[in-house]
Amino acid sequence: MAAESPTAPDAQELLSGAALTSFRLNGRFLAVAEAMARPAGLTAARWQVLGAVLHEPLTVSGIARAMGMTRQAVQRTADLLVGQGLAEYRPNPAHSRAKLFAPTEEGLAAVRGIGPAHGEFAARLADAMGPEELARTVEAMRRLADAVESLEEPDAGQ
Amino acid sequence: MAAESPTAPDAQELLSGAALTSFRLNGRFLAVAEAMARPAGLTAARWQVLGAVLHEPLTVSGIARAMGMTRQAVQRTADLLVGQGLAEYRPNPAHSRAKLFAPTEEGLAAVRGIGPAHGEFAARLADAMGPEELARTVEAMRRLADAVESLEEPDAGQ
DNA sequence: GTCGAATTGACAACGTGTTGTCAATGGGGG
DNA sequence: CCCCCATTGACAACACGTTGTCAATTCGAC
Repeated sequence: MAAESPTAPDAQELLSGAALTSFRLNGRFLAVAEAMARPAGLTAARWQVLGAVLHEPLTVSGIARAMGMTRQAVQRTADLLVGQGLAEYRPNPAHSRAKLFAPTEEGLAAVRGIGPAHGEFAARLADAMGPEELARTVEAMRRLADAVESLEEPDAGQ
Repeated sequence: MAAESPTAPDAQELLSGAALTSFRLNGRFLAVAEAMARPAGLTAARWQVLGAVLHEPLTVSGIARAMGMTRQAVQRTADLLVGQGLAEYRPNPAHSRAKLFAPTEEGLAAVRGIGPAHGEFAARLADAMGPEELARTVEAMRRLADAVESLEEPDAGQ
């Protein structure tokens, strides 16, 4: 490998590499999550939405804001979970239209059922690349996401 | 579950954080790419596929292998690009069934048209977080993707 | 040379996220 | 008190990636 090559990678190639790597990483995590969720009768997206209300019920719009997604995407997934009997809408004393989304006992059991596989894969990943580097990588990705977010049009999304 | 040291998050939370951050980052890059590609009559996915054959024609299966996607996904995007007149299938002397996918002159012009916006955003991103940290982050993400890939079932995907 | 496995393209079904549009609800300014 | 407007839910259309299945083609073992 060349040391101090005079031709440093230009920003454009850096951005392309970051985006392509992000797409690839997303695909890998999605595949892993899908494989872990399937035995519990869930999908990656439904697991994610259900996981957002494990401790406290939230409105669909609130979940969307917390996850950085559109409320329509969360709405459809939430409706499917209710149809599956894994979650339910509860009346919201503060807003008659925006009901509170909460998991049912069956939904809680489904999420708990993923725990062992989740823990086992997490342990293997931490073993493969080291917990410290894993933590550092997540932190770096968070900074990158923040930077990209701050450069987008202010009214992007929603 | 005993109290954990605040500086030592368990592997399970680390994995969840990594996946959720990856999903968020993917969404941000996708939105940015979509916004840059739209004026050129492209989408993020079509830009990506077209970008894979800028220098040399490849078969659809070959592109899929190079991008880590299923060949069916690439096939549909490629067919759409051909229908748009931005690419074409050329006879493959080495394989009568697996034709060679190549951009048309119009397709090349479309990709070139994205260049300025791409370069401008890349410069702003490099300015926002520093080219060195950006490069380090991409490298860390690549290692994470490699690690996850190596832990998946050997026959996963395809 | 022939047969069987692997590769490849075609087609369909599904889950998901996005944008766009519309009506219902709720809060704040007049 | 009433009206404007942001928030919210509902519904539809679209792009995309995935899995599954099948037929055509290619290549290697025999």
